Amino acid sequence: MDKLQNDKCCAIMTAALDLVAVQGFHATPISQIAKQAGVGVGSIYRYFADKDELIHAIHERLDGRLFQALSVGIDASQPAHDQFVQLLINLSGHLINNPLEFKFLEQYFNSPYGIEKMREKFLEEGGSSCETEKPFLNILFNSKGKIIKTLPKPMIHALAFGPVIFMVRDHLAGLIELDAPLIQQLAESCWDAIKI
Amino acid sequence: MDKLQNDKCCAIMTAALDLVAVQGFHATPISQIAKQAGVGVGSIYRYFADKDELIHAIHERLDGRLFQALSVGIDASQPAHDQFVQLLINLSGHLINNPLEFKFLEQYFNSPYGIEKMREKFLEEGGSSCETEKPFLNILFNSKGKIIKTLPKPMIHALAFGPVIFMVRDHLAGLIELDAPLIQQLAESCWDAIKI
DNA sequence: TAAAGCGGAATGAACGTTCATTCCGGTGGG
DNA sequence: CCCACCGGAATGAACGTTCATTCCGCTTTA
Repeated sequence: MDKLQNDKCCAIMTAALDLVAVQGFHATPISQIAKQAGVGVGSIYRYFADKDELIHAIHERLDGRLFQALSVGIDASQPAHDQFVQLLINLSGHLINNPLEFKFLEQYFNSPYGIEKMREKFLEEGGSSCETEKPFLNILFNSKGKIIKTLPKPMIHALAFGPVIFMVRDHLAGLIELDAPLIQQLAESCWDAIKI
Repeated sequence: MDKLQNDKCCAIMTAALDLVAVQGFHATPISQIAKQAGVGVGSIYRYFADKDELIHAIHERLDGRLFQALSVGIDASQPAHDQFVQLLINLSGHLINNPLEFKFLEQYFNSPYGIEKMREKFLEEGGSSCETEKPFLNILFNSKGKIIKTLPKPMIHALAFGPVIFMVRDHLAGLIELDAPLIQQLAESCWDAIKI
């Protein structure tokens, strides 16, 4: 389904994103998506084979946007530390500014839908082809001197991204106000975890 | 429902845990739970008002077990660093040895069921009454000298637990083999993130 | 230019399935 | 014999999906 240029298709995906992010996959009937999108139920099946395909298409879209957002302002000529901090700032900023996308992605990866996708991404292309991971890995593994601990990639990944995901979740739950200085401190702390 | 002493009640909860952890809440019919537990469908409604109550009861049980597992071998007279490392070892060990419990809890907290529970716990009792958080906070905030960064509690929480949760997930997905030495390194890295 | 015709997009009522919940006939211990 | 408990068929609501029908904009024709 590459009909992203289509207005109606776009409206369906947007409506589904909004509703699913709040209610969850199974609690969001097709009929409700249709109503919110301002289309007939049947029209949804003109663009997507079934509900699953709709969900996957939304994920694909969000993944692309996330990848773009992460790349902003990252300059390969700068020190790895600076690039890393900028990356985490981009990540937390994007997720906070697009809470529905965050909630959707969280649900997606904690469901049978996403688990398999994740496996594929990690295992197939040499263990590091997850789109949202690419720039990050380049930053840390392409630098000349040894500046980060010698640990398996998934562990670096967990140390760098895990806390950010947690903090964004807390922020969206209203448990803490995650502002710029705090994000900066968060990024520096994650750096402390992986630097030698 | 405090009928944990009841055999049949226990069988129902265990069966539900196993199935829900693998299939998800909505993909697990009551009828299947009944079959696996070796009881009739109607009997489930003798012990639990509805499906939701069953889910919540299971969560309650797992929460208690987790709390117990975290406390093992933690000695308040030892240095904060050692207590902290032990705590993370306990946490990762428990989750890895009880993958179904981990999967259940992950689903629980990423669903409308758990979100509200989490809010309650954090906000009601002065912001730190989450059972699984109690021993941890004591370790870090009750020590005499300043040994960890001055950061909001949720952030310390995220830096300490976020990576562990991520790693356990990767381990259970088969992306990495999380053995004792690796867990040790993980714990030390988390310590690096929060220590001054 | 106006009217008629055409084709694909859109629609939503209807269908079959699945599920949580109820209910009642059976059963075993006292 | 009685009663408290149990099981699983019965129930009705809700869902995803389908498809006969409608709608609409464009083309063709007079």
